[in-house]
Amino acid sequence: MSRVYSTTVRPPRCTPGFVPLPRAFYSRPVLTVARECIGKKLVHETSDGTIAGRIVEAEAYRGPEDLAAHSAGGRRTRRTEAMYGPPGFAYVFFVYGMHWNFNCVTGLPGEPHAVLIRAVEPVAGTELMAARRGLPQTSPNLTNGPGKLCEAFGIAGCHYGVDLCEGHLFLAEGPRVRTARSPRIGVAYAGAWADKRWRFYDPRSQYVSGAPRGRVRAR
DNA sequence: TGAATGATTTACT
DNA sequence: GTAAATCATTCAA
Repeated sequence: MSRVYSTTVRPPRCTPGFVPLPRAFYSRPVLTVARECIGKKLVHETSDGTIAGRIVEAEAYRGPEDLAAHSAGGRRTRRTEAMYGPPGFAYVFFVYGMHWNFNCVTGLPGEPHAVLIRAVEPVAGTELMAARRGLPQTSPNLTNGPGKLCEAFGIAGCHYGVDLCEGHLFLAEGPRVRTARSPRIGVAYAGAWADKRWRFYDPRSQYVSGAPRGRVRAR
């Protein structure tokens, strides 16, 4: 019953210009991967068309010691299982009764580490995103939050455990940009771990999500 | 079996 | 600025 890894056979990829990053990208320390995610592209090839966005905000979660992580204390359940698997797979979870969040598993197999993608700037398929979100194509609210971008990209529970190196949901190369960092959002329950500056973002992007702390509006 | 809660978003005052 | 929406997951009993 447990569906940790996707076993579905994929149709050929069909979007020129978008090539999945290799597993080596994810097989590194989670803080490194989180930082380098900024500027990369998140791509989802759907039957309705290809959706892509430039990642402008991401956070690192490093269980078991990181009390902000779902894998804190080595918690290993059906939900967190994907984080204990090999890098380059998706960890997707549901929160607050209505929102999906998307993560990339990183590090070595057995290390429950993941990078939460928190915001992107639309690059392709903006019309699809706008339709899914019920907003104008120009609205930053399309993708300036972890739950918002999942809705815009059509990412949900069915993507739990999918391979980001072989399938239709993946990260692709992008221009390198200056990256700022701050404490993570919404993890006040984690005590001292909440103070760690494990959130990375592009300070020049208008699509970075609202931040209660460490907000630096560079120009 | 039941209660608490959350890696959020939206609408409202 | 505050609060409601809404439910899978988790843990205690």
